[in-house]
Amino acid sequence: MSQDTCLIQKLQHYAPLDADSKGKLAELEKETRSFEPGAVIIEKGSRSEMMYVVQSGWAYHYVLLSDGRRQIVKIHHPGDVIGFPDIAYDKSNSTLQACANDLVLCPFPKAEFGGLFVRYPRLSALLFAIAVRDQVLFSDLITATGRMSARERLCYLLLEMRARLRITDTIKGNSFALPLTQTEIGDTLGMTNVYVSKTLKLMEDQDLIARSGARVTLKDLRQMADLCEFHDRHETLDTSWLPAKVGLD
Amino acid sequence: MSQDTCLIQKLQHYAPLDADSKGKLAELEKETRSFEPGAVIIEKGSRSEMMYVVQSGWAYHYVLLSDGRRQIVKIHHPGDVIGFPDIAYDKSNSTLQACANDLVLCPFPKAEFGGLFVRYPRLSALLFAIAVRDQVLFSDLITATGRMSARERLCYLLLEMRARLRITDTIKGNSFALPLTQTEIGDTLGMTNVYVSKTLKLMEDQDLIARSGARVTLKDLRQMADLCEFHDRHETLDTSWLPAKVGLD
DNA sequence: CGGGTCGTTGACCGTGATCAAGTAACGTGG
DNA sequence: CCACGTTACTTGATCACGGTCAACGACCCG
Repeated sequence: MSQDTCLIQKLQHYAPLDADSKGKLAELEKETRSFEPGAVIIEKGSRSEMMYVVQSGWAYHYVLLSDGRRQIVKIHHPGDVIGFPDIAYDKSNSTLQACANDLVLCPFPKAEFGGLFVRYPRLSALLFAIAVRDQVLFSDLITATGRMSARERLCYLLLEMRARLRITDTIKGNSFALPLTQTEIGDTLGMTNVYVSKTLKLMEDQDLIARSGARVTLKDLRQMADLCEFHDRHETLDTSWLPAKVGLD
Repeated sequence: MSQDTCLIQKLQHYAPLDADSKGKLAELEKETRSFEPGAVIIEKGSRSEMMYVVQSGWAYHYVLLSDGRRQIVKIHHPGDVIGFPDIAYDKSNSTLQACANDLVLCPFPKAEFGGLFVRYPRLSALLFAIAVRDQVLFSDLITATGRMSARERLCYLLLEMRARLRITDTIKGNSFALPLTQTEIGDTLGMTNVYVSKTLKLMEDQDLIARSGARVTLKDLRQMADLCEFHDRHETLDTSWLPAKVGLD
């Protein structure tokens, strides 16, 4: 095993992995497929037989209502596993699309994931923890879209992305590239591209953030966090309940 | 084992369970605790060491913002497992409260849940499926709060509850008791109690629903489902990827 | 150069929030 | 049995946040 992949790096941030588990994870990532910016990878309603690990680039899942309204339900970064929600259904519940940069995914079949539970109880419990961590992230987003103002929502989104990126990337300072259009940001937070633009402008005027091109700088983390009562869900996970690392044999 | 509990009944709706797994599940439900209407069971920020199975009654998780705004993030019914989102953190991320009826829960420690992964790979994969099914439900709610009108949101909530209750209860016709105040409904859907009242009135005038006391009747399922592009997430789950039922030994 | 997408800005509008008053149902204690 | 306080729900008047529509500029790529 040359060096650790994003996924292994991310999981090890929460709990140590033995060589056997790492080997298994590396196996999931052995095949790669590339997609160009904006490519549709999974069509909503298609048979969901594969899962993916994100190797590089960003992607998102969205749902389209019949009159064109769109809701982005999940944004994926390198090291994320794509396909948890679809694993429980035989057809995809949402469309998966690449963001504004090139995307490399590692596909593997659902059944291989099921096999993990037999031989790698500790690893599968850790993946379970990741899955329920995502539930908490969903709750946060529901709280944002359900109860927060436009400015609070944008603070939330930016802080959440920063927290997420810090686990794998080493973000220099408080600045990072945001390969999302304002329409995509709006579709994530339940607002229009126009109001995203106006609110970002306002936040810039208030010295909360700075922008240059696709790059954002969070200039006042403290105040932003206060505004949306932000909690970092990525820094630590409780793994004390995981079973010991022995599996079969 | 006299007769199946709600949880076993719910899980068996998706995949057959062997006697050994059923025994283990029954063990999780051996202890019971009762709560009166409105009782707070888990305070946000308290140490999260226990999980619960709902035996009877309803409960919900909510998050309170500092200025009093509230978002209900999850409503639990009999047969639900409470505590998945908290399993990944050592402190609870939300407050758990009983609804307007008596509530009976079966508490069990987190660590016992971790143990499932070692001896019951198939059962733990099934619980994994339930956890990711919840992710899909969260996505649906995000789509509702982010992109839908008040009337569409209420259609969604009522249809979702009906779909959920049908798995365990046998709902007679399309009518069921809704032990939630309009404030609670609003806090679930990101709207005010006042507008919930006005919108329900409107839906009654349009012959979509009928109300008497805490009981609702869905009078035009077809039209309601069209309005919010509803998908039943409870009727079936894909369990084809689960590992075979053998575990250790 | 032309066409595309993306972001910005302004004028106007509408859904749903806010505020407030009133009704109904309930349990409590006199 | 009735006064009461409380909570839930209803209804109306008003307001504001954010949506809609539209025009324009910046940038990119062919």
